[in-house]
Amino acid sequence: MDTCVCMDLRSAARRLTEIYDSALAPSGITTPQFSQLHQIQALGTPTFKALSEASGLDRSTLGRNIRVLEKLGLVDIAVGEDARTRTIGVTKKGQTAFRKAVPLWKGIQGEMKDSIGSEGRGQLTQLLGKLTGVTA
Amino acid sequence: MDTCVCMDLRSAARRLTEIYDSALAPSGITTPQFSQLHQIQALGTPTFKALSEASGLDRSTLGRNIRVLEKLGLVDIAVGEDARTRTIGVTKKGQTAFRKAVPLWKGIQGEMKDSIGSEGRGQLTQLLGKLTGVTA
DNA sequence: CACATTTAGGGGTATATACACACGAATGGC
DNA sequence: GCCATTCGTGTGTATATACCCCTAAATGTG
Repeated sequence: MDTCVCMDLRSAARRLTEIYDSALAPSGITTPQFSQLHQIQALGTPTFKALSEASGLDRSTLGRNIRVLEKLGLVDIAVGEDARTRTIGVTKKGQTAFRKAVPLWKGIQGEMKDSIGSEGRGQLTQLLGKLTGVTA
Repeated sequence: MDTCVCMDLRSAARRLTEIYDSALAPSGITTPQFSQLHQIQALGTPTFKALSEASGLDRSTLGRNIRVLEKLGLVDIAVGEDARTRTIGVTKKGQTAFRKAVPLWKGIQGEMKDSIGSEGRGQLTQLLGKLTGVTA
């Protein structure tokens, strides 16, 4: 078995994203968007930099992702105290979409955890950590 | 640990792609491009449809990826016997780039296999298969 | 306080990816 | 052999992602 570990992981990520996206479809948001709304709320109106560091995404990537959420009316962007910064907040509409998505996510997430078991979940985290050099 | 399995996988795939891309950088091609050149050669001047099925990519996605390779002069595209089809072939330049990338890929792939071990490699395949519903 | 430096974001450009639709070519039924 | 259908590609539009450079704002140094 000498298939490329990287391509295997990319391929699996694409497919799993399709599966999660299908599950979340009734909420109108995608899996990355769900994750982003979650992180924004967890951080409480963070700046782009704070959110990009928390999510491990490049700042420009994050900026563009957030623009999409803004265009959809799910977040709003304000100038921070430090006039260089912009703070991101989840709107009412965003909260509604998020709340609608939560049980859908729990459903598919539960299915996935069932299919690999808690042991498999642990193994997966270990393996991904070793591959990417992330200890946690 | 209730982090999203899907986002964990996406994140790991991004990071691992960065790692592989760095390793392949001297060859001038990216990891997905390396994989695509490999598959084209394995199939022998396939059509877009054949290649998209082999790689599990959407046909339109594949078309755009191949356009990039064409623009770089690494592949050329010809009209097939069936005038609807286009056949994809790796050019001399493409072969050169590919051959240059092979040892680089082997290097990083070896590092990854060392870091997780053959047992880990097997576990990973199993886990990804269970998550995406792919038996192989 | 003035000026050099650092920091936060925005924008350009680029790859990788998918879905929906249009269009031309092959094929199959009659 | 005509015409309806199917099939392979291309194109429009969209998200997700990254790198590089620019600008404006803050900060630190003398």
